[in-house]
Amino acid sequence: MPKPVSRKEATARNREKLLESAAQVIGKSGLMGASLHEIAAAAGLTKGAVYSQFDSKEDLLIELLDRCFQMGHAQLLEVLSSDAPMVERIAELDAWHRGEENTGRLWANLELELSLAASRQPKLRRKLRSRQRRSREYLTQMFEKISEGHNLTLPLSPSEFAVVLSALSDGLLVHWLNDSKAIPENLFARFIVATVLAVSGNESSPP
Amino acid sequence: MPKPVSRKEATARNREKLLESAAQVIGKSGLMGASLHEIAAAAGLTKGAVYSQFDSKEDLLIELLDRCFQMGHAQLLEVLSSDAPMVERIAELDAWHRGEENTGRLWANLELELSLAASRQPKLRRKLRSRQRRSREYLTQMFEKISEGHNLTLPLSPSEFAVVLSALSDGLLVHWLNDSKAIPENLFARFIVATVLAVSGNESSPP
DNA sequence: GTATTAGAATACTGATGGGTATTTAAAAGT
DNA sequence: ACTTTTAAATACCCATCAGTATTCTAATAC
Repeated sequence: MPKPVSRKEATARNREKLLESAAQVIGKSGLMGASLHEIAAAAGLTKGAVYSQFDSKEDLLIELLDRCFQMGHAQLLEVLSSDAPMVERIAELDAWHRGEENTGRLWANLELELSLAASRQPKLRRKLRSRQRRSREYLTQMFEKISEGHNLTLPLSPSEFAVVLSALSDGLLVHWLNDSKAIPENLFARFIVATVLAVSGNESSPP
Repeated sequence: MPKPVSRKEATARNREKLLESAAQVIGKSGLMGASLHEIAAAAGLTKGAVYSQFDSKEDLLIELLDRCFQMGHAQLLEVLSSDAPMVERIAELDAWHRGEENTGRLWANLELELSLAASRQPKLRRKLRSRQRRSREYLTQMFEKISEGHNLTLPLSPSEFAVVLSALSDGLLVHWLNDSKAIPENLFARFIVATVLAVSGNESSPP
């Protein structure tokens, strides 16, 4: 691979590396437990690099949160925009988090850690709110489509279902984090099938 | 009120005060953000009192977690053991967390904070696991009763419903913490009605 | 080729916080 | 009354960490 020559490329790469290792380290050691030294070291750099790229630790966190939830949102979009059997797509989404004990656990931890931190840091909070609202918005639209398409009155309004689903997803993460055996395989997907899709008619092609 | 005279009473009171203020301070400032000094000061005591009552900060946390989830469990029991209309009981449970911005928010924060900390501290983790399992156990029994009593096949097994409910409860907390307006009033209760009780026949007396 | 400059390393500071050692004070035991 | 015991206060220690000031280095500009 061509090593970066230009200065711009190099600094951009460093910024990237810092954000990545921040995600790693925070996922492992927690938000307050992760020192800038540790983060920088994990990226093969020093604290100097951090302060050359970000104004403060909080600034780093804000950008990290942005990316973290952006990724979640992107996954959601992928699911919603696909024409493939919804059930399978959701199962995929569900399975992603448990990716081989490493990535999944780290991201789950990171997401919760950031959520919690946001409840105390106004800047983070605003970012988080807008991201989550956008995700719920998309979910709402999906449920609207479903309910309109089938001319059904769902037991909860589309926007309410959106809240329930995103909350359930996060809640399962919390529990899974400390007791992964307690969450049955594919529970999230099967729950959706049972409550939403079942009501609105089975979308998967019959055998 | 009769001031405590005996030494035993006095120390017991202090221990109590420390645990209470720990809940307060941690709910406000976060787990790592809450110093022992701050906690002790909030109880009108000093760090010396803390180390006289607990071996370490972690020990204090373990006992706090124990009480925190014990309280949750007690509430759950109260709901389950009551013969009153289930729906109303659940609504009460749902409403408790939002008690006037103060208590509710603090306890929600504390619960999540402890969950997250548990994912990194084995001792805490064990405690948390056993408590949560017990709660799920009770929920499972409730669903078993419902499904047996009505001779219905629920879309998910009783134990799966138990997981979904406790996860949803926690997930709603996470979202509510950062965007309280986004969680519609009584959503939790209405969700249960829509998915579980509706299926198993309306338990509230008809008008 | 030299000067400039910006990104990153190094060295340092100040404050904080968990934990410990020591002291104080007062209740309990005799 | 006195001694003993123990909870809690005080004072101290040391490690850590965010943030800063300075130095170094190498790519860009001239």
